[in-house]
Amino acid sequence: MKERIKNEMKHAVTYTLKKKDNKTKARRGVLHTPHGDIQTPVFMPVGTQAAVKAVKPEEIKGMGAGIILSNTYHLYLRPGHELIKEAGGLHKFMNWDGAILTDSGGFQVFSLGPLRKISEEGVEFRSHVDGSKHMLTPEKVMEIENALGSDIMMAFDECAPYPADRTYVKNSLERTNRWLKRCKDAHHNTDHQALFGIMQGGMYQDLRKESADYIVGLDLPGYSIGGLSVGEPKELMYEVLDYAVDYLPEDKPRYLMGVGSPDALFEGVERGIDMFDCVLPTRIARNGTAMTSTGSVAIKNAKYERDFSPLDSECDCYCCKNYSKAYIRHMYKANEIMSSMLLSHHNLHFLIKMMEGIRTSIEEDRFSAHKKEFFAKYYGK
RNA sequence: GUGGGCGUAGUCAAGUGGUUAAGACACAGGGUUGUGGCUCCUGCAUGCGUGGGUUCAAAUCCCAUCGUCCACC
Repeated sequence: MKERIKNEMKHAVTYTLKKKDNKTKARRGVLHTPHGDIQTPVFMPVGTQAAVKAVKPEEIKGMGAGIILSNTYHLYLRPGHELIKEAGGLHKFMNWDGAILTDSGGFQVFSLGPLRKISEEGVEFRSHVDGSKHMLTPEKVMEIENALGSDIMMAFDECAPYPADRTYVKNSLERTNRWLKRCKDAHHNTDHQALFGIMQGGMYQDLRKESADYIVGLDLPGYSIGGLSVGEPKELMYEVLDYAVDYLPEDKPRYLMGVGSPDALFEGVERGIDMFDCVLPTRIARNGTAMTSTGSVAIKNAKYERDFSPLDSECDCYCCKNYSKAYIRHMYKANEIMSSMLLSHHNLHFLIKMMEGIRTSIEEDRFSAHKKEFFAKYYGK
């Protein structure tokens, strides 16, 4: 408790570890943010452009989600962070009173590869919207995230590609470390916004250690593991997680960036991860796939043409309570936005409830058994 | 009845003598992991209304026939 009070005075976001699983590294905790407490492990829906695509904030709230993600790079380009500040901050602008985590644009350094140039100073981007040139530096990113007013601000990093050779990854992570220090120095709103550091290091154990030692040394309110889920085999990602999590302190939240398939969420939790985000549930929803307790359902498949049952007989979401597979299929085939709305709603609900189940299983010391049961049903193994 | 046009995949069609018949939509699968995505990838006519013929070679030329549309009686 003493530690908690000390932390609260120091950081806008703090973490309370409530329980550790008796067999695995899974842990149950609470993330205290200026916009509410978040039960962990947690899955955070992604709303890149200040909107979780096809889903209204009140729906997300209704599912029990307390925190969503948004993106610095996108909001800086459009509509501009000054405009959002003028609107009263991102929470007010998008009508979301829960917590918000903003990604820094570090992932866009990776995903917009051909459109950017990296230097010690920062990254020069060519806007994917209109081709205009922009320079993002750690200081600029802090200015933007401060203007947005997110609860958790991710540091500006480089998410290195996979595969990447050792020398590249080492240089990259050391530059990312220097950028992190600059982020910390440029961040002046520490009592309202928490800056999280990002561990890089690719698939190299010693580099993961080097990265972790540095970022942990800066005593930040939370740490994330970046540079994973960038195309490497899942087994390799789990292998990295096996050791990477151990390099992070127990009293701070650990966030695995960009991971969201049901199996990876379980594997991440098992290795001690507290926070996840991913576009997967909303993206595959828009492309016609649902996550259900018995596996994924590609709604466009002909076998659902006359299937008047809900997506998931065990699901109590708005979509499953009111609509059939046949209807959703028809909406999808007819290019009606309704299919994106219903499937996105369902998928987010599914993952959020799945995380709820994971949390309960940790509390009751039956995480491993729960994982086994879930996999047997979901993947048929 | 006479004259003319047209018949190529489920649909709309390119192709007018020369290797395995464009393309689009539809249809059928698959992908998607800190969102450059109502998207991307793959498959889908052993056959060109039908039957003959000419030719080394025919969706393409000729004859017949069926269907269809238009014009005129």
